Amino acid sequence: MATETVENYLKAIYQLCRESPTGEAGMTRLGTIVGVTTGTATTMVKKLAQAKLAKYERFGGVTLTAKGTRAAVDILRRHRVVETFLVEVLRLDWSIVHAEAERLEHAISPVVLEALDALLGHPSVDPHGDPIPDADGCVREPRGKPLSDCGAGANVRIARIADQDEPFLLFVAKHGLKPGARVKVLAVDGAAQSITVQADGDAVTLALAAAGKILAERAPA
Amino acid sequence: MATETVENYLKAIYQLCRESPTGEAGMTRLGTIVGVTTGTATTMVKKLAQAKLAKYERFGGVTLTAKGTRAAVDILRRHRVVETFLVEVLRLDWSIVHAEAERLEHAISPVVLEALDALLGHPSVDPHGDPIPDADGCVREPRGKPLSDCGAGANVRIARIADQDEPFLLFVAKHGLKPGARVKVLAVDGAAQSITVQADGDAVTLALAAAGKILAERAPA
DNA sequence: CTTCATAGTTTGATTAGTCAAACTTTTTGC
DNA sequence: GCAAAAAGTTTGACTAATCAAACTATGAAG
Repeated sequence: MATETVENYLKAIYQLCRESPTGEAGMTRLGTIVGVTTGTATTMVKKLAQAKLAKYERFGGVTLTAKGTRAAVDILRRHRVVETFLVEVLRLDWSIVHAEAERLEHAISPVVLEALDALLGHPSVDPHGDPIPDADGCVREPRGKPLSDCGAGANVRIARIADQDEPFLLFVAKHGLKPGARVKVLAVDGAAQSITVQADGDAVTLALAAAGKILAERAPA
Repeated sequence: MATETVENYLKAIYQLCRESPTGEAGMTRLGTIVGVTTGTATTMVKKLAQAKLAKYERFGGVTLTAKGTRAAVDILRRHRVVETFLVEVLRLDWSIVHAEAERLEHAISPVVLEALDALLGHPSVDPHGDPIPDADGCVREPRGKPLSDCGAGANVRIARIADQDEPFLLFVAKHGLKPGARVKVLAVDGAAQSITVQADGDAVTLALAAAGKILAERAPA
């Protein structure tokens, strides 16, 4: 298996490619996520390319090969199963489990992973609403559109929080905007770039940029 | 916190010192346990001594300082809580959990550790009967004498299996010699260096050396 | 089109951990 | 009490991962 370091690079490249419009990851952002300098990221990416885990061209960004993608999805699966376990079984706070899972994901063997998955009843999403890849490496990319795109008066259900930042998650939890919560959009203020929504009784106003990290779907009957 | 490598050395030194009559660990055995050459063990032990985790004198073996002992006991606690979790909650086989815990013990944060410990009801021994150090670092060294020292006719209860070797554990489990099992010593053959015991109905004969790894205590009424 | 900020690359040095192999000390068997 | 075996030490070299800093390419704005 790849080293812990390599696993972290693969995961970061995977997620950067998902977000990027060109489908390629840049060295500076990659370095920031992994926690190294840009130069180190370049060096490492060259090694990943040699190991056929990534495709890289000088000044041309990096993408994953099929092999690299498979490895990255595997890590994502471990990460998200662990997060679900930490919340559902150990009852740890939703907002801190990301950091914990970050350390554990590299130490989980296949047999432990499958045992955890079975214990949890083969969940399809983690506590943040992120999809858990299945054992074959298939990821069912989740539905839902940014809360910031929902007009005033819309009744929606929160599907996913696409940000792992701890203070943001604490804010979100505090106002009852966790995945599964029903929310009504009270107002959208274009000038102020803000949106006001109501969940657990209390109304809350947040920036459209922040609301963009909250994915919602039409509320079920 | 110490690196994973340092943690492994500390744990190995701790256990070697426990076993050794002189209370000191030798480099060759240490290297074997950690999985490095003797020379590497020497080099590393010198670094541990510089970090005030160990006491070392040229050709004089190594022991842990108070700080090193505390760290080692901490790791032992993580290891044994994880093992217990793997058996009690994930229902993994008793004989394989040691290797799994070996990888996980380095990735368990204090908050996860305490959550696991609480989930398990603060157990005092792990599935092998080894004592789980408490959160303050106290280890209640277990009672029990080697099964090989029990005379013919003795009725005892297995308290602990002091060996993590997987084939041995499989053998032990197969014949119902797990911690907690009641066992009767049928015969001791000094010439053959063997002992015959009966647990789950079937009698089994094993070498005295092997039986020495099985610790027993007087069977309760 | 030039220019400069941004992004990317390269290089030389560093640290942790390791090995093989030459070497030294201690222990043990006679 | 001495020779051989066992245990321990040292050294020089290697790999993985990193950084700082010098350097180069790209692209956007005038």
